This record gives sequence, structure tokens and C-alpha cells, in this order.
Amino acid sequence: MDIQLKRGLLDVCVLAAIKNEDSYGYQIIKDLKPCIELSESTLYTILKRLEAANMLTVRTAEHGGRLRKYYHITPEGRKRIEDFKDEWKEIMSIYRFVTKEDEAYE
Amino acid sequence: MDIQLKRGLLDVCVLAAIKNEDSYGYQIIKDLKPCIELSESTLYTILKRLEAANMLTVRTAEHGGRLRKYYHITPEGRKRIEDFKDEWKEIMSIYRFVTKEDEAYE
DNA sequence: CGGTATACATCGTATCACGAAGTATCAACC
DNA sequence: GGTTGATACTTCGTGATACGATGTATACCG
Repeated sequence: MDIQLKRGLLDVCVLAAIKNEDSYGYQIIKDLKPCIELSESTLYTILKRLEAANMLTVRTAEHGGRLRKYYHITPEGRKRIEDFKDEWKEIMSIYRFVTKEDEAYE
Repeated sequence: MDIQLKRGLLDVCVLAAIKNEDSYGYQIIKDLKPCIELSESTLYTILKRLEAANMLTVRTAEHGGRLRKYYHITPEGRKRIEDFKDEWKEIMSIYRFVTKEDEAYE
């Protein structure tokens, strides 16, 4: 999938991946894999960005001797998903514009 | 509309704007306005990129004493639009993932 | 003991949309 | 004839950001 198309989708995907249950980096990547692929460096950049924007909070917990950072979505994060649904209407109108066939040309 | 979301859409929009009829910069911006807004600097950057990628050709013509550069879509440009339709399936699956409600959570 | 999976972090780079500013022509208005 | 606004294209610098490469560290399995 084209990198440029992924932009703007990735943030929301990450938020969606934690919206029902707190999760951590490695797990998020696995959960998103069937839907959208992203590298670790990309994910951790995104998580930091979302934290700075108050869309999620972080909690460090030990698990099997290793540290894990669990991410929890905030109301702002949920709002971001809702806003995305609105933006989707614009996206759909763009899609229709691009795929619209001109009868005169056909 | 979020800048990041526009990325990956803009190229295809510009190609769509000239797919039925050759057009020039200023006109393309006006035609796209109801669908997606873009500045002149953005458009001319995109046009150069698409030309470099052989997705369109350029022809300079005089019109009312002023020069205009008319852009014409190539087969590669049309293929780009077709490829976009395929990518759209992935986009839709991402949308469904993001908006999917988890019954257990509701 | 070595390989693989887990888990997170940092750095540098390339791509790209945009605002700002500039150049130039033409039509309309006063 | 001077001013303004629309038309038309160009260049420059900046900020955002996805990613590969690389590094660190632990757990588990054979």
C-alpha cells in the first residue's frame, strides 16, 4: 500500500487498536497486521505523538520479567476516531470524483 | 481536511481533473475546489512530479497574450487511477476496522 | 549455547504539502 | 493613467512524518 495513502490513516488505526482494550507496542503491530502494516519505528513514533496530543496515556507494567508499556485511549482519542468518521465523508466524495466516468468521453 | 489524509489523494485528484480533457494549473485548482482544496505551490509541485513519472505531458500554448501550460494525461496516468481503485479496497477495509464496534465493549 | 521471538528506543533520510513571496499580463473601474 | 483584482506560473524554505537501520535487553526452546 502506498505510503502517502497510509498517512492520516495510521494514527486512527493505532487508536482503533486500543479503543476496546489497553495494549502495547508489539501487540498493536500484530493486531494491525491484517489491516495495515507498519514498522516498529513508525509505531513508536506514532504512540509518542498521540501521547503528546493527549489521545492516549501510558502505563508501564512488568510482564514475564520484561517491561511493557500499555497504552490507554483517552476521551480525546475517541473523539479523534469520531472526527475521522466525519472526514470520511469528504474522502468518499473525493473517491467518487476520481472514479466518476464522463459519459461524453466513454 | 487533515493534510495527512490528503496525501496520496492529491496526485490522483489532479490526474482525474485532466482525464477527460486537457487542462492547465489555474483551471485545475478551480475544478478541484468543490472536491479538495490545494494551493498553487502544491499543485505545481504535483504537476512536476506527475510529469517526471510520465503520468502526464505538458504543452505550452498562448491564450489571450498569456502563456498557459496544458497538461495531458498519459496511459500511465490512467493506470495510476486504476491502481487507486484497487488500493481503495484496502482503504475500505481500514475504514471498517477503525469504525467497527466491539459488542463486548458496548 | 545459539537462534528466534518479544519489546522498546534512537537516528538519519526522503517525501511532500504549504505559506510566502515574486513575476507578469489583462480587464475593469474611477 | 493609475489602481485594483483576477489570471497564471515559479521558487524557496519549513515542518510533518513513515521508514530502514541499528542498538539494547530478556525469555524460551532445542
